[in-house]
Amino acid sequence: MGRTSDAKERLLTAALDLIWTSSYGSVSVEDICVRADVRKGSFYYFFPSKSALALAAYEAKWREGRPLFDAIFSPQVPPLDRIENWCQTLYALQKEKFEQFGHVVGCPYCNVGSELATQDPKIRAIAEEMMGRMFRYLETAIAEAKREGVVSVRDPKQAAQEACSFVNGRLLQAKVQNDPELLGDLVSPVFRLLGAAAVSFS
Amino acid sequence: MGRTSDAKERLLTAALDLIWTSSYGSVSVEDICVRADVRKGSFYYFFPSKSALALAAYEAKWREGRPLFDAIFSPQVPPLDRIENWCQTLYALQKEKFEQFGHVVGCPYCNVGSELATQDPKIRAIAEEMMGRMFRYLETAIAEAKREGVVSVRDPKQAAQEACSFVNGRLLQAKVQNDPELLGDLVSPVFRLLGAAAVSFS
DNA sequence: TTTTTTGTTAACTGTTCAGTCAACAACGAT
DNA sequence: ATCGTTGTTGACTGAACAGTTAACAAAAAA
Repeated sequence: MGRTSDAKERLLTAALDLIWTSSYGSVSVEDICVRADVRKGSFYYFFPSKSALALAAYEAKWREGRPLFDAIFSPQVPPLDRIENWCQTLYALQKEKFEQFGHVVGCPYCNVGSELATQDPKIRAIAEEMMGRMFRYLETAIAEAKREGVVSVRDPKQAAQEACSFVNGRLLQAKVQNDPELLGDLVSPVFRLLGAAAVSFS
Repeated sequence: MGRTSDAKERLLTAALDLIWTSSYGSVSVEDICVRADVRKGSFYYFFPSKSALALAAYEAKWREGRPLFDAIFSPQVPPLDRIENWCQTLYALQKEKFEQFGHVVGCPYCNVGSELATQDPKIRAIAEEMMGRMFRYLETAIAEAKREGVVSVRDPKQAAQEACSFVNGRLLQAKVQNDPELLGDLVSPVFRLLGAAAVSFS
């Protein structure tokens, strides 16, 4: 029924790329349209505003990235290995972006959360939601590690929050110092936070 | 010599307040002028651009806040007490801002660093500088704690970075969740990172 | 007192911005 | 084939934006 198009998808990925590598406030609707090769009228045919597009773009990014995280945090994998793997994956992803853009770009959800938490309630809420999702992966892994006795935490939920805080803080530091190598060993401080034994030498 | 004025100072504090509680990108030169009750011509009499004002505002903020941090990290105080005190002070400051604005505002340097690190090299550099300053306070305290044997870290520098990463990550999380109570117990995870004994019950 | 320096102001320029709209184009369904 | 639906376009509006300027005002130094 009717004409077909992938302009909406192009807008979503263009918006995410531009906002991720610069910032929400510095990217205009026109910038997004140019990158997506879409005229402004079409933009407003698909989205009522820049902020609505951003929300949709973050949801789309999550849908795209979810299989990877599902794999990393698969119950098939021993819980501490999941966490180690997660840390290494974050390092690899940031390094890739660094080589691509010359900048450490950080976590897309944290970036936009940090920028807009006090200004746009919907974007604050979606950033919170995204961070909560990551953090539930960790909580599950930590709870299981606790059951296995390989970790000495009281409350897995709190421990997951602590680990996420550390990792997000490190991502931020790496972005500000523009040095991806700061992410090279996330796992040992994280394990220290969790009271886990030293990293396995696999 | 010539006319006197505190317009420059008014512009500096107005800029810092506005940018801190919203974001760099969402604050216009006009906004700053209105808040400072200064006309735009005067703005450009004192500063060549918004970005130059921001740099000056962060330096001024540091000068203003420095005595407090010098006191907290005074060599008179036992090193772990400095760190505990620092954590509690951050909590108190954020809670104050929260009650004032209804939002957790986070760290002004981290905020602007996160927003502009990939875009404005000068602002990235000043954010790095500011974070480096905080972090040197910590490094000194940790090195001393290590000498006293109350902490089990290898490299005080690395440990200071880790503690800062954690605290900054927590500040970010508190901002995104808009919940200052997440900052209520920074010290125990920080001590865990440092391999320090449990918090003193003073 | 007058001259120099320092600061103030309103009015202005040109640009960029978000958002609108009416006309048009492709496609599927009937 | 034609009609409803879905998507596209360029030209438009009005506001907000950063930055400029020339004329003016206050204070301090001479």
